[in-house]
Amino acid sequence: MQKEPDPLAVAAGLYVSIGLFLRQLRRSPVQGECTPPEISALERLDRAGTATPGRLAAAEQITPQAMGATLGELTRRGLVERRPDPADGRRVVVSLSEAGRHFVRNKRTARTEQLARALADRFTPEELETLREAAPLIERLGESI
Amino acid sequence: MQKEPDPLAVAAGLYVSIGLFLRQLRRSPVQGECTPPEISALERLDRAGTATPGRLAAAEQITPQAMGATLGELTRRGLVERRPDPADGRRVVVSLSEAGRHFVRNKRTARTEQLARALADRFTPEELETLREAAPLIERLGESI
DNA sequence: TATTGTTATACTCTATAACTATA
DNA sequence: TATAGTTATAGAGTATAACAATA
Repeated sequence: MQKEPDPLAVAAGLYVSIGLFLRQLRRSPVQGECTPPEISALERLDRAGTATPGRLAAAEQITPQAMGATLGELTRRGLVERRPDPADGRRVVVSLSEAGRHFVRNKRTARTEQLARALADRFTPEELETLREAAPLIERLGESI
Repeated sequence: MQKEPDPLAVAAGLYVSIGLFLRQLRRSPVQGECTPPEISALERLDRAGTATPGRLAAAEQITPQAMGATLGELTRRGLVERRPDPADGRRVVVSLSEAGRHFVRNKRTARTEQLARALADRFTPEELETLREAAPLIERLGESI
C-alpha cells in the first residue's frame, strides 16, 4: 500500500472512471426521471427554498441562459414556479411548486434510488465509506482547477 | 465515524458532486486539448494497440455511430489510422498513428496534468488515496446499473 | 439473414452574442 | 451605466432510423 499516490495516476484514473460512469448512466435511462441538470436544480431549490435564476446558475456552474432553459422546462411541467420580485422588477423569484417538492422529496429521484440499490447490493460497507468520502473531494477538485 | 453509510445518501452525494465536477471542467477548457470522448478513445487505443470501431464503442458505452464520429475527427487530425481488415471486408481496423501515440504518451493530456496539479497542490496524501480507491468503484457503479 | 459500419436526422445541454426592462 | 433575465443562434456529444456492403 502506497502512502502517497501519484497525482497524475489518480487524475487519469478518476477522469476515465467518471467518463465511463456518465456514459453508462446515459445508456440506462430511468423511467419518469428528470435530466441531470434538472435534478440538480430541483434539489438545490429544495434546500434553498427560493432563489433567482442568476444565483442558481452561479451555484450550478452554468450560464444564466442555460439555467433559464432548465427552469423554463421545469416550469412548463409544473415543478417550479416563477414570480416577479416585488422589490426589484428585474429579478425573478423561483421556488418549487407543491408537485415539485413532492417530486424531490418522495421519489428522491428515481436515478438516485437506482444508484443506491446498486450500492447496497454490490458494494461492501468499506467501499461505500470510500465513496462517501470521495464525493466532496471530487467536488473540491472541480473547484480547484 | 459511521461504519455502514446510507446508500441513498452516498448515491445522492456522488451524483451531485460528479455533476458539479463536470460542469466545472467544461467551464475551464484546456488549451490544445482533446474532448473527453477523444481522450478516452485515444487512451484505450494506446492500451489495445488495434481495435475495430464496434469494439471501441462497446468498451466506451456509446453507439457505433457516436464512436464513428469521434474516430472520424481523430483520423482527420492524423492521430488515428483506419485500415480495412484483410480477413473480413466488413471490418475496419483502427490504431494510433505515430502522432497519436506521441500525443497520448507525452502530453499525457493537458487535462490530466491540470487535474494532477490541483491534486498535488491542494489535497493531502490521505485524500489522494481516497480518490485513488474511489475511481474503480465509480466505474464499477456505472457497470452495476 | 446477421453483422459491420456509415449516412441522415434529431435531441439535450451548453455557450456566446444581442436584446429588453429595470435600477 | 450596470444588472437580471430572455431570445437567437451555434456547437459538442449523443441517440434512433435507414442504408450499403460483406459474411
